[in-house]
Amino acid sequence: MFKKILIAEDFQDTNKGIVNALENRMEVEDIQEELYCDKAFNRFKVAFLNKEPYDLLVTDLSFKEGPVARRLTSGQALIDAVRQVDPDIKVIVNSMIDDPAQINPLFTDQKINGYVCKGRNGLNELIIAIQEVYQNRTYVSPQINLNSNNSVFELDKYDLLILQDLAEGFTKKEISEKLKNQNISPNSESTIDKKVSRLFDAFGAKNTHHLIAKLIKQGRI
Amino acid sequence: MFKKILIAEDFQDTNKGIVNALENRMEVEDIQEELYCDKAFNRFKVAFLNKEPYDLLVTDLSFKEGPVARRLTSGQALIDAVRQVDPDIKVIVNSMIDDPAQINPLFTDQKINGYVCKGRNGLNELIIAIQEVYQNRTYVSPQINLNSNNSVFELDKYDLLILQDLAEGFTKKEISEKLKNQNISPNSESTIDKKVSRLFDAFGAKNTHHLIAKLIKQGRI
DNA sequence: AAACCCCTTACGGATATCTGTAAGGGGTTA
DNA sequence: TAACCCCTTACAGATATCCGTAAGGGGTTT
Repeated sequence: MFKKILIAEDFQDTNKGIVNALENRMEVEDIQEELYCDKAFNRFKVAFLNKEPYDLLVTDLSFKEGPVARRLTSGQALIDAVRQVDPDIKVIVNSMIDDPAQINPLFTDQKINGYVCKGRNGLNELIIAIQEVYQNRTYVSPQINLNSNNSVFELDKYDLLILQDLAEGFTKKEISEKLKNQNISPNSESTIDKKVSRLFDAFGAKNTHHLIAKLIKQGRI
Repeated sequence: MFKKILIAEDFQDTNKGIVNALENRMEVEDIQEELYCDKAFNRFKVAFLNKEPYDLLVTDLSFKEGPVARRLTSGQALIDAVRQVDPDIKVIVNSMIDDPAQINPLFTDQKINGYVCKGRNGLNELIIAIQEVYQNRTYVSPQINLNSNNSVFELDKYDLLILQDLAEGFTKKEISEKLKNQNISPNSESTIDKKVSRLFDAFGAKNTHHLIAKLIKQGRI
């Protein structure tokens, strides 16, 4: 079994619940917990440099902002940072998100080894996921249907980026600027226009208000 | 200290974290946990009828849908149901919501005794909240500013009429026409402009997208 | 009655949106 | 290589928005 596991989870109650369960129900020598991505990364890096690396990272995706600004503010950022140091570390994501369009890129882009969806069986699933990943298999919570192209229009990461900014009141011109600053492409106002128009068709929306309203009500933004 | 506490929380990891902490750090004889609102209510009701009532309910607000349809699907519904049976039971809400506009009604309408916002100190706060509520005081997580100027801006019927139409993709010109057809006054496009601009200020929105998004997320449309 | 406030409305200008057309690049196919 | 498709981008025109100014009406205050 894994010898050293690092837990990154910002909710104290959840964090304790995970640590307790792993301590009581698994044979792991060393389980460490952190409430901030930055702190988790530091702990991971120190251990790696001391040649006592962690075998497994279990991380949430969304982290509340703390009182001081942080460099790493999301599970995705943490995973990227960790992988740069140690490409071989195993990663399991433990999050409440259940949208395949958001989970899929974690596997394809970030090469995570397991995804556990928080819920009424989340802790049991996490234990199973750890065992599976230890056997070099991947694990995904059964309620997630990753290959569900079931006619529902899939919003990809890029769509979500734009939609979330629109919902926060940015204009398309501003979004275009933001994308350019972040070196994300495509980034022209014209392309954003086109993307959104395509979403109008896909969701039967008359204009931006309508589209944003529909998607929020569907819980997709 | 409270003798019997009931926990309603649907995420298994969080649920276990809370129960473990209360068992280890408080002197409570009987702590019971449930993952569904309905089950929590049943357990509460049976205990009440057996004259061994719970002293305190600790509940989340949002619950995932399960495989079978349930009668009670939210913390709010659970609180209402519980209060109908036993108006005196103490209630503490433990949720990730941090919007005063959503938390205020819990105190004013549902007469809860404490509100703990999940976060990096959530478990410690919950312990304090339980102690405070036991002393017949109320508790609110310090990061929540209930009397911040968002003193629950009231949307009147006319505001809602306009906002709902905007959320359904009507333009202000169309809304003006609709109002005229229904002999509702005022109905000029200019007045609708003014009303909505006033709502921008009230809710700190940059434009219509932003306003609609905020209000839907707050559950006000 | 005059002064005042608030609401409604019209209007105009600066921006933003929505939509269509067209040009160019990259990749695939024939 | 040519034909083709898809994506990105620029551009332009019609609408829609956002916001300020100003005029008029109704009610209240002085």
